[in-house]
Amino acid sequence: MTAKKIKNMEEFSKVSGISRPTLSKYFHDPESVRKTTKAKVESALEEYDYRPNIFAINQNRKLTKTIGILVPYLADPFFAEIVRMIERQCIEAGFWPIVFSAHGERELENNALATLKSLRPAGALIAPMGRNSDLDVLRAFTDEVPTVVFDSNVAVGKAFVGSNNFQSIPLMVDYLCRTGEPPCFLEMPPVNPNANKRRDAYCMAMERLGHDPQVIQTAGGDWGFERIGLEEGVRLIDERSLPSDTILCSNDRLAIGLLAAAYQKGLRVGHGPGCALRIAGHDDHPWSRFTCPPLTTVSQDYRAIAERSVHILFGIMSGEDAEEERPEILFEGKLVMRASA
Amino acid sequence: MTAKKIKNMEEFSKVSGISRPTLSKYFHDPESVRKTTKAKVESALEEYDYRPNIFAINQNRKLTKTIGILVPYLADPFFAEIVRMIERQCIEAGFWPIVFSAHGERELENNALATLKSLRPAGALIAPMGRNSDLDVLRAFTDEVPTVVFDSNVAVGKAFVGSNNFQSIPLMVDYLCRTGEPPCFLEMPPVNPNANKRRDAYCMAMERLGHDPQVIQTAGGDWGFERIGLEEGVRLIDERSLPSDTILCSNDRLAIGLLAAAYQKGLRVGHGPGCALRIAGHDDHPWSRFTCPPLTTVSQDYRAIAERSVHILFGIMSGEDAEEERPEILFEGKLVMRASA
DNA sequence: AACATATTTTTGCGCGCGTAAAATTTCGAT
DNA sequence: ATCGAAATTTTACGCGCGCAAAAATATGTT
Repeated sequence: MTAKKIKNMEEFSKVSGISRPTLSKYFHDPESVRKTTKAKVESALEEYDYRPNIFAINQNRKLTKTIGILVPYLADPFFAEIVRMIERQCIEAGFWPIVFSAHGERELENNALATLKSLRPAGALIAPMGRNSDLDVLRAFTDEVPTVVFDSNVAVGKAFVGSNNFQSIPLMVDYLCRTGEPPCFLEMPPVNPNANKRRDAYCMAMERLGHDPQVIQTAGGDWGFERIGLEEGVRLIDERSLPSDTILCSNDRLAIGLLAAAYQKGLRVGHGPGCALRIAGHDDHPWSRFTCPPLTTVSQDYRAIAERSVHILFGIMSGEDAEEERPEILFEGKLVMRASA
Repeated sequence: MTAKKIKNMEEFSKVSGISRPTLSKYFHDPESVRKTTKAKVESALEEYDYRPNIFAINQNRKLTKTIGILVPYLADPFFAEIVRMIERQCIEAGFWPIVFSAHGERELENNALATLKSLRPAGALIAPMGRNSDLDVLRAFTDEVPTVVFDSNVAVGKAFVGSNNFQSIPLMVDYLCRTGEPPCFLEMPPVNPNANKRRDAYCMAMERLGHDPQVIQTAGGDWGFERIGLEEGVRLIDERSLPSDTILCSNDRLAIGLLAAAYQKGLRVGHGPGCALRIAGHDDHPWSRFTCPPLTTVSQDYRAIAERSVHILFGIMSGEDAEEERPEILFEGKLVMRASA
């Protein structure tokens, strides 16, 4: 394209020979105009440097092309990865994903929600923090914006997509009981519904197998899970207060911290001879396969969760309001057997 | 606040008893109006639900309150963490950070840049992909938007903030040579200027100490560094083609993969007796302290890089164009001695 | 060639707010 | 109480585009 700069659609209309309303139609959806017109516009676009003003567009359109994405903690690889996939999906569908992270703080979550709302997005995909969320704010948001909730099933929005903890945890408990000492369960203060469900699922699974559930709750409510796993792990090992040599952690990051604690204390982790501990996680975080030993865990189907969430949201956005019930799509976890348990 | 919804500033002007231009001033900068006026506005804000329309604001203001942030790969914990800090800084200063990730792809980087440009941000903080970036697009962007480049020193923008590889790498090389066999250097195909600088710094440091530099370049150009480290590590160990028992990796993620390879092959890593390998990294990634053994590395000062980048950008934005030269701020790395080397 | 239909053009208003200039009010200091 | 500076109000226009309705034109069919 040449150096010619076009200020607005009016000017571009002049140089391209297409009327402004038609141009408006074209930019909204290039396929909505006649092929010959489309060609004319596009050849003009190659010659002149013009992009419609985003703000002017969105000010007047009732439906923007923006998709809001909100996660509780973007530096968590689970969310980083799932956001990556969601973003890709949105872009491919011609939408503008915009990502917010609450950084683990209620105030920032509310802030992000308010900002997002004022962006008048076509839809939103949110993973609420859970217990630390401001339910009223969430509700006010989902009342206005078509929203799919993922990962953490807070009872707002038009649908939920996540993992079935009541399938995945028993899967792991069964495996651990079958192959060694029944596991105890290491959890953090339950920051979201998943944490509670996982603990309950653990207890139920243990009782069903005739074992006493042993839940160890750690202190600390921030998002430095590995650090908590390490510190609490060292403490538990020093105090010899682990009720079992097999520990199921409520998520992989906690397990990674616990692995580090075991290493520091000279305890060999794994299921072979000479191993003092078995450690298992949940989620199959991106780097769980690279721990030493590699972490046995239950995988969440990241891709499936991302794709289904986006798919459902698009359905809702295009007016398929037929659903009476708020659907809850739960994916099954798969056992990922590695060396740690 | 009550259920009363206010549609626009006009209506809010009526119910608050403050004229619209003054309200406009208030929302632009609450301190720019008289204290009594500010109080009146704020008490009205508690009673009525109103937020100025973002699009209308930005359409008319020459300078928006938006700050663009672009990183090559948000799922990389280094960037996730630094973005987290940058975002916080911006919010505290009353700006609106908006985060983009190129997901390692040139097309997406260009896309993000184009979107960002049309957002007319007050400034931008970008970490270009480097070799895979489209230099012309970067230049066109930085010509229009006041930009600070961080992490990867591509020669665009008004300033650069990053780490001094020529200080940090020799620091590690010195340490490794002093305490054992001189290291070989494991790198990936150089995706950005840092990779090249680190290799060169390694070679220079080795030669200065009278040793032969041994560079091992791995295959694979994607962002799955750990996987590459694992696969290449297994191959190198199987082939017995490691030129030294001490391996300095060009970054922690590669080192983490290599640790996994060593574990898999039954090689004990560390500097104690009975250890077959020493492995060191670079960056002090958030989870390097949780590996087994904990990773010896050189820390990058995340917080300093984030804070200085933002600080410089704000300076540029407020018109301190005095700088003739494009300043390059390089932070020194600190040796982080852990158990792996 | 004549017609029905689809598409484009013309015209003109509206969105919510920024901003400028002049008139008015408020405030603090004397 | 008086005055001048500072803040606010009044008035009015502009930003770039969406959108609606009517008129004009293009397209495809028989």
